[in-house]
Amino acid sequence: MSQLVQIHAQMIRNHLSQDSFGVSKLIEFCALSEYGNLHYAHKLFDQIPEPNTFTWNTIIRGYANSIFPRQSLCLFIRMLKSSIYPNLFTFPFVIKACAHLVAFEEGRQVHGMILKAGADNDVFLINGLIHLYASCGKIEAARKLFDGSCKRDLVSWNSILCGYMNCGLMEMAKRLFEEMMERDVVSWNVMINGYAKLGDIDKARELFNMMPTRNVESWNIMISAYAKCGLLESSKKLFDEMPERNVVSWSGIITAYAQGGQPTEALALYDEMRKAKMKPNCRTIVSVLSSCAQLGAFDQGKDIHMYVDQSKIKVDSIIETALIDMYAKCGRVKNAVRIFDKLESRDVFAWTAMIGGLALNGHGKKALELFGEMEDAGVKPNAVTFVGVLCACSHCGFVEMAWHYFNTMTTVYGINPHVEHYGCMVDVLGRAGRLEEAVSFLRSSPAKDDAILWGTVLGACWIHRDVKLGETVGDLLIKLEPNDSGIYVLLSNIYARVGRWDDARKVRLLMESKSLQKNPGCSAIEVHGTVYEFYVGGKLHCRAEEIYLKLDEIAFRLRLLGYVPNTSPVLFDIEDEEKEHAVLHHSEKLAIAFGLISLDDGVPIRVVKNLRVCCDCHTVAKLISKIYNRQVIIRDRNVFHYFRDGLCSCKDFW
DNA sequence: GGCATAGGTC
Repeated sequence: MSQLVQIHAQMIRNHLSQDSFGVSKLIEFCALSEYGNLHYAHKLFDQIPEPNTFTWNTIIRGYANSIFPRQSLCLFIRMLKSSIYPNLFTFPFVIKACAHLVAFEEGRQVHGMILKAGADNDVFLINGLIHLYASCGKIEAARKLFDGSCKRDLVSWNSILCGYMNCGLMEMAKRLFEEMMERDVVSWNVMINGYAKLGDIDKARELFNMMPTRNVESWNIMISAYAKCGLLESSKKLFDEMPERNVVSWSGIITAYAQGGQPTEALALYDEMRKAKMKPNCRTIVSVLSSCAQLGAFDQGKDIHMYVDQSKIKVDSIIETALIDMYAKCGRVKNAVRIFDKLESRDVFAWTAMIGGLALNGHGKKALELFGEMEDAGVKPNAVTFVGVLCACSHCGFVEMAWHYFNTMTTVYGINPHVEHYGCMVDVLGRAGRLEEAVSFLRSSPAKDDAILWGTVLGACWIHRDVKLGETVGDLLIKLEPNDSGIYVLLSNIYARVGRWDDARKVRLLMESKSLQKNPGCSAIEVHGTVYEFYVGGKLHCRAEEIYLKLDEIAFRLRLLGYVPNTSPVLFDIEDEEKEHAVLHHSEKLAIAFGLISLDDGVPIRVVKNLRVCCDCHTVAKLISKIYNRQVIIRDRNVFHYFRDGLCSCKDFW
């Protein structure tokens, strides 16, 4: 690309830049080659005083195949206004852009122009229109064109086949597939993808096994088909077996793991991809960023961001949203805000990611302000946006505000509350100590049988030491989810918190009699680009000895400050000293100690925990931030805790 | 030059 820029500079020096043929060639290369740069092509295009039809077609074609198809339509309109007539090479790309944008009205207008130009017997154009109408869900219009076309080819058949699939008309597609005199690999791929979309994975596999020849796309389709059904192992097996892989295959398998809640595996595959010298594209990057977000892996996320800036990967609004989400979930709100502020246009995803990100990081008020700005900007919030808004209310303890938004959601925006919204309301009421209100709200809601929501109530009982309600809710929960260890743990914690050790032990025994084990707490910390995971009492780390020495030092210094360990999270009826030990070796404390010995002075210690932070770890983190003069940041299952100078951003309310 | 596969907020 830089060579092209030099060539262009040379042309300008030699007064050749008025030679529209030379510049057109340059534009053609920039717009269509994978080494080109559409943005630069557009800049060159705007410098030509009177572009000809060929040059208009080139730039329109470049955008139609890009991630900015809207530009294609804008340029087409400009072309018409400048009285340059479109030809047979203009229309297919404009149609493609319309299909890409699912722009039915615009597409119909272009169709009208094609009829006017008398070009309606061109099989390329007709196929494009069939595809366009099918993409817009107008299958009958597509079929009419198909039936009326005198020069049908295999692509026409495949396009209408695909149209039936997209509209969910499996039976029609099947009949058409059987009627076909000739089928190519695309016809088979369309059918396989159709079955996979409907969730009929067995039928999809049957066709995949039956088809006479497969190409790399056939394999890619099956890989994501398995992923869609949650069959990650089958997906990976196929990926390993396939004879050749392209960037779509790699993106497909990375996305499968990222969306399947296995971000560590997704990142490992991304590493493998790079080792295989495969160049990622924007879709790969989005899934990798989403994996970093899930893990809170800031160093890796930042590296990906740098890579995107350096490479030729086009940054569209989806990558930008993924970046905002990644930075926010890694506790770098400022970076997230910086990207958000620079966005040229903000769709509901971008607003939602930013609102949710602010709420997650304890900036509830800012999140609500931003929601107001979003409404002013005329962007319609969706159900996910309201999850962020209600979470913001919850973290701030704004009960009345939460009610207001909960009602607004239905009355103003017509969104039916999902279980997550009921969850936020139960949470905000529970945290505020309005336990009875929380219970009656939950009982009267459609989510009244949801164990997770009752678990929220149980958590609130723990916070507010309400043993009586805790017992009732605990009984109910054990009936709903007899095998969920978390319920037993929480219930016995409630007893333990008020010193009812006998009851705590009974619950613990009940849990053991069912052979249930506590979901282990795990804390992760990223040091010099590597993520280290710690479990309670874990001794596997290569610097385990130093870590435990550091913990002893921490315990000693804390005691000098008069700190007494809060052993209420420990259930066992063991000696006090042992209880202290069990608490002292919680995963988050191990991770913090490791951070203290391995990170440079002044570098904040950032820990990601899979469960909620326990009360004692919270206190200890506050004290560590004071005595070691070090910022400690813990992202737990719900929220970020920023510890500084002996205080926490959550104001001890979580 | 056209038909099939992979992406963001919960």
